Amino acid sequence: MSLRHAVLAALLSGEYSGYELAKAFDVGVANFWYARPQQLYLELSKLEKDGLISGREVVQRTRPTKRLFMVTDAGLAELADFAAAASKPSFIRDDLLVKVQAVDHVDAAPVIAQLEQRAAAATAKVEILDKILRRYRGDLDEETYLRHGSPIGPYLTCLRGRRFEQEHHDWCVRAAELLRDRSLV
Amino acid sequence: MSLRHAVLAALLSGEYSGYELAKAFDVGVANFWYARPQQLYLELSKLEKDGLISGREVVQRTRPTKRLFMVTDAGLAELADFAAAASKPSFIRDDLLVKVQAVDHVDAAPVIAQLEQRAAAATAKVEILDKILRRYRGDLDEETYLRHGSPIGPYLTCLRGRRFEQEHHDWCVRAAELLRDRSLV
DNA sequence: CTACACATGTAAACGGTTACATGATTAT
DNA sequence: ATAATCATGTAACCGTTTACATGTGTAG
Repeated sequence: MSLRHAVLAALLSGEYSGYELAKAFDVGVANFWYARPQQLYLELSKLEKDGLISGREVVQRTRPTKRLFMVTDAGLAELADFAAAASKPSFIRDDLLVKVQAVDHVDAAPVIAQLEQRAAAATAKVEILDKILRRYRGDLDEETYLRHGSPIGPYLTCLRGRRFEQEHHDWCVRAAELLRDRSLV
Repeated sequence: MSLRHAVLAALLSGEYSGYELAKAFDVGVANFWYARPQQLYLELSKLEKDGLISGREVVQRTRPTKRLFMVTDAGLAELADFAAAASKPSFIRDDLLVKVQAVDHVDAAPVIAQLEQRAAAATAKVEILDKILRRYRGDLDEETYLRHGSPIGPYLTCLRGRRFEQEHHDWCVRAAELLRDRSLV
């Protein structure tokens, strides 16, 4: 039951609609969780029903009406409890790794192609994350921001996401290269 | 539906029982997937029913009787199809990241404690993975093994796991340090 | 005789994905 | 008109987790 807390944590940064959250969770900035839009709308309904967030309608001239949500005091208390409770260990679950694991026994060509696609996608995400990090830092250099800047939480998760994508990219490139060389023998 | 393929890929390395797979998937070596024992037993039943693996009973004097499984030709064909199909993008889903995301708004102390626990766990896992990598390599240096050694698939996934754990460790240590320093202000 | 590691499962509940569905507004 | 983007949902299905359950053999 952690999407619940991921949404709460995301809403600490400001008021967002389901649609805005969906973009952040689904596309680029999912540096600390990932979810489909449908799931977010569902979760937002539940959170509102439980009084952990409150929504307000915003009528727009130029766009359809949307509902913005903010964390309530009850929501903040729930998050505090969650933060103090034990975490599950993190683990990788990745289709592509399963394919690489099997690559000695199946045709390597499609696996190589997918590694190269992934590498490209990872590069794109690194760039997005770099932009976000720069926006947080403003004029400060990273060291200074880490010591005194604010907010620190989102900056740290963003850093983690950035490194994950960078690592993923490097590994994909290396693996593709090696498998390609071996295929030529 | 990827545990299915993860199990198939794992069984390419030899015959394993549910219990043996459980240890590999659950504890240290889950470098390409993760699953609970119960789920593995269930999945093995399904795979056998579908003819993708075949099991044989092994009566042991010193231990309870177990069932060892191996991939059938149909299973290998299934894996080949899977490897050629498109992969879903990989993403992080981690409780602890959610907590760090919220750390500006909740008590940092328990989050710091959890970061330190995670760092220690990651170090332990790095050591396990290093051992496995050395066992694969034997006398060869890494570069040579990557170019000519066999199997290459499991070695590459193991390398990915190792780097993931190392990164995770480094990030946890750094984040804990920073949050600790900030708490003292 | 007790604790531990080996060995294998079932059932209920939960969380996440996929498919389906709708409608407003703006730009082309 | 039509496509694209903004905006929000429901329902069925599937995969995962949690809790429950059982039994063998070894070592202390």
